[in-house]
Amino acid sequence: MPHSENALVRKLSNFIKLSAGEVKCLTELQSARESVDGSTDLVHEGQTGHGAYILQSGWAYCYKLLPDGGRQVITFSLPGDFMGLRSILLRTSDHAFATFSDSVVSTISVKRLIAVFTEFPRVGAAILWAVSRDEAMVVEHLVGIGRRSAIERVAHFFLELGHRLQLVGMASETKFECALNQYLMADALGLTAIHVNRILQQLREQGMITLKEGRVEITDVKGLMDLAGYDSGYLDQPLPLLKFDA
Amino acid sequence: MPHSENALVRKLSNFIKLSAGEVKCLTELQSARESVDGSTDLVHEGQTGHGAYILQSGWAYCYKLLPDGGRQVITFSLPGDFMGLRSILLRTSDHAFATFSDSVVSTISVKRLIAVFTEFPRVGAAILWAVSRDEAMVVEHLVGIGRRSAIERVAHFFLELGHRLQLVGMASETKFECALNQYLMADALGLTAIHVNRILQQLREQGMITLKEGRVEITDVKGLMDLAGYDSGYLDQPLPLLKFDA
DNA sequence: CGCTGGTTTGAAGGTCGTCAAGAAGGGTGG
DNA sequence: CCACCCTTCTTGACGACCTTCAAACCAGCG
Repeated sequence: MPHSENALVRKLSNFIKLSAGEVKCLTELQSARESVDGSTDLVHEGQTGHGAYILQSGWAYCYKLLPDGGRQVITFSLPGDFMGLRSILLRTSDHAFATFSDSVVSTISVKRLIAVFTEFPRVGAAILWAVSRDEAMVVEHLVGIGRRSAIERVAHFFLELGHRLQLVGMASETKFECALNQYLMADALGLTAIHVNRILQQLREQGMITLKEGRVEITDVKGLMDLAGYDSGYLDQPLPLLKFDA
Repeated sequence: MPHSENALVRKLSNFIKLSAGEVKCLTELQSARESVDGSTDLVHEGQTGHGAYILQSGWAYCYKLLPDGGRQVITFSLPGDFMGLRSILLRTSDHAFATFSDSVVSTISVKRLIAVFTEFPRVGAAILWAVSRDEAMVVEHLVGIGRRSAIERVAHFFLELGHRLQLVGMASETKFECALNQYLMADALGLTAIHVNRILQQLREQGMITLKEGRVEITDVKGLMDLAGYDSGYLDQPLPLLKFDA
């Protein structure tokens, strides 16, 4: 795997060997960088003609608001993740994007993206694959909210988050930094912040997870995986080497 | 809108004017037809090298099973819908597909699909747009399970279903056939069948919906929309006329 | 006629939400 | 330096929504 400062390159390198030219192509795709404060809205719900982004550093999330003021977090975006790519074909965005820590994002030019697909089809396939993986995450999220208990959801959440962070070199086997507060977690998991708090205490008492000052430590990985029924298959499927001979 | 027996053509024709050549292209894409019984698995979870399908007639659903035997329905597929297209880039399917009424499906040849994208870019864009719309539906589903009460979920579910059926000419403003049983609904909505039953009674008593022998009638559309907080925006966004001048 | 799949009903209990308030920081301005 | 925020985390009591368990009911069908 080529050493790289770039999160997207690093993420894709877990699954496909990128040539120097392909790394260069990806780097250029992300050349337009922009710093944004924590808690700024990149795209609001119903916005038309919005762009797509790649998160370079920091934390972000995508969410929908309900008429009664409720909020549902769809996904958390980590460095190396695409944001808003999926809905680029729908004229108006069906959900909002916001950062919740100081971040750096790259805006993606659609024109350039299309050029990447024609000039570097392997990179194009890798991008589509990454987007498909994100879709699989949303599906898994849906399953969790629909059919898992609160403690299973929380357990699953941290395992998935740790796994994703490992892929971009931001987590060890058992530890990572995490700027999330319990309100965000609650709105992601379909719970209240109060209940999330109680569940975290349970997990701490059972010696599974400790969470202190933005540092997460998973103290019993196996126990947590059993509890959550965690299967990482949807996160680390290898990218098949498609042939674009059309 | 060109008159057509084909559900996919009919669905897309709601949003884009298809030329005769484009209709022909879509028809050919769906030429390989296959009849399947009710309740047959098309793709099972974890299957590798699975294909993609277009549902021609009948009802299907895609779901995941949990270790404890629970089931979460992700989406119901209606005639004209793609099935398994999203996960074609992931080697193994992250979820299962099954029919629950006698159906006809077309298997999609990946080669041919790629050919369509190069020869008929407008059709390609329309397909991507349809897939994006399906993604938006999954997101809306997630929001519903995470943040809506049981009665709101059920109300939202029937409004969305009716809306989708209208787009393929299978529903009037207020009535449609619906082969779903309450177990399937429950597994889609993150509830138990027993509770779904009670909610349906509530809706009937309030004069909003009647459901008898597979026929659904929405007797108070406005009331139901208010109750559900329904906004159909994610279903009928026009397809922007993208230029593929790359 | 009994079987099966689906709907309906009742009673009891648990998970999780709501309301209310206290505690622990961290930053700001006096 | 301290008073005063603000945000976040924490704790407790109470209640509601939804589940669980159990069983009756109904229609279609062999």
